[in-house]
Amino acid sequence: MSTAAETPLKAGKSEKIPPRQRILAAAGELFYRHGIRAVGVESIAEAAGTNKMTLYRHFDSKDQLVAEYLRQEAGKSDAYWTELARAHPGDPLAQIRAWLAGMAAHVADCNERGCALANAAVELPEKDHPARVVIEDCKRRQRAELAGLCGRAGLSEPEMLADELLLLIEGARVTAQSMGADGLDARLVRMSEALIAAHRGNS
Amino acid sequence: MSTAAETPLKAGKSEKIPPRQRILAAAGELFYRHGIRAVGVESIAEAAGTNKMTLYRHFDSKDQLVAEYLRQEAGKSDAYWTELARAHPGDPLAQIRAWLAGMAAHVADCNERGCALANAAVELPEKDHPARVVIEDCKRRQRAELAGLCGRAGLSEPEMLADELLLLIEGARVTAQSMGADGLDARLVRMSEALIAAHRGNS
DNA sequence: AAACTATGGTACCGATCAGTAACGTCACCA
DNA sequence: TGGTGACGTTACTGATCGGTACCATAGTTT
Repeated sequence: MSTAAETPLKAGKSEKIPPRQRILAAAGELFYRHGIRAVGVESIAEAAGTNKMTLYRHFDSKDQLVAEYLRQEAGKSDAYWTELARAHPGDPLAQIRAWLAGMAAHVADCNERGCALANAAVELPEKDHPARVVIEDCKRRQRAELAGLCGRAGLSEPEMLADELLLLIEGARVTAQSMGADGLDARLVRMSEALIAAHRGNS
Repeated sequence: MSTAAETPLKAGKSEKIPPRQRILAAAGELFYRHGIRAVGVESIAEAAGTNKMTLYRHFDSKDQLVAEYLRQEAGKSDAYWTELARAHPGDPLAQIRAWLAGMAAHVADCNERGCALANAAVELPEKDHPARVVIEDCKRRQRAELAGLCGRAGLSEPEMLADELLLLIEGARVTAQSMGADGLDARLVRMSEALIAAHRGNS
């Protein structure tokens, strides 16, 4: 009944989110949940509490908005890595394990729909799409990050192990979209522990 | 210049492909290459050398055509499994290895775009879409098939190993779409061999 | 007060989407 | 020979797509 907009509290200036951020947040939600091609710019603007014109004042095209959305997701991923590093300083193995646990939880979460970047790669095969460079970049950075951690953890063949873990996670995230995720997370941690153990003692 | 349609050869009856098959073949090509949502029914009909009306005489809707396309892909997958069984009769381990080699080759092939079923699951999140039951069914069947082979091969924890291999392959197929496939196939066979070896001697 | 900027609102553009109506044609079969 | 059903062709529907023109308004700056 009473409109919340009637209480600007006079302080002003700080609690109003600029439209660009609202649009990006709405786009993130809708693109991730329903797929990029399934969401029109109109519905994004509406979900952001604005309109198409304002959207196009901040983004050149839908493709550019998609690219920006993926840059945002890549940023979240990077932030997660640094958060892990801060939570387990000087303990690369603990960082790896925490990452794996986080990914397993992600896989088990029914509201999640896998990796936004990987999904976008599936949905946008055109190799000149502005999104593709973002995707490839982020994936490569993650691989280097994980391989670095494996190396610093003293595990043998760190790049090989990083690939094994990444493929396992990526496979689990996409499989959860096809078959559901019942028990997949538990199997996932067992598998990754086995992989880590295999890279521990021997060459 | 000369139209090939002018030589019915009088024998008739055998070399003309009925429109339903042509449509399904064209849909398979276009859906897989460009994505399901990116392809319109008009272009499918055109690629099949027919028109939209004939398409809708054979398929109730685009969604039903998509489901039929995925049934077709699931059938190809099943046929591949039986072919492997015929090529290596009574040798389940050889069947597993041949399957892995085939998947690795698939991953390395730049013209391929991963698993059609998994891609469809990414592209069609609506859980009441007629395609989803096809996808889940096929994935489950494959899992049971591979687990059965692992068991008959005398490998320990056959279901666990089957999951490991499936996740690895699925992850590779989707990663190849994000990062390319350079050297991924070789790493893939090494990893799967290591996994198989780990399930050989001990419990 | 005047001017400028950012935003919102509405209406529109051409193109394409999934799906349908109506008609013509051809082959095959009784 | 006449009929029947599958196929091809054209044109159409209403909806939605990405993207834009135009104008009104609010807030800030000078």
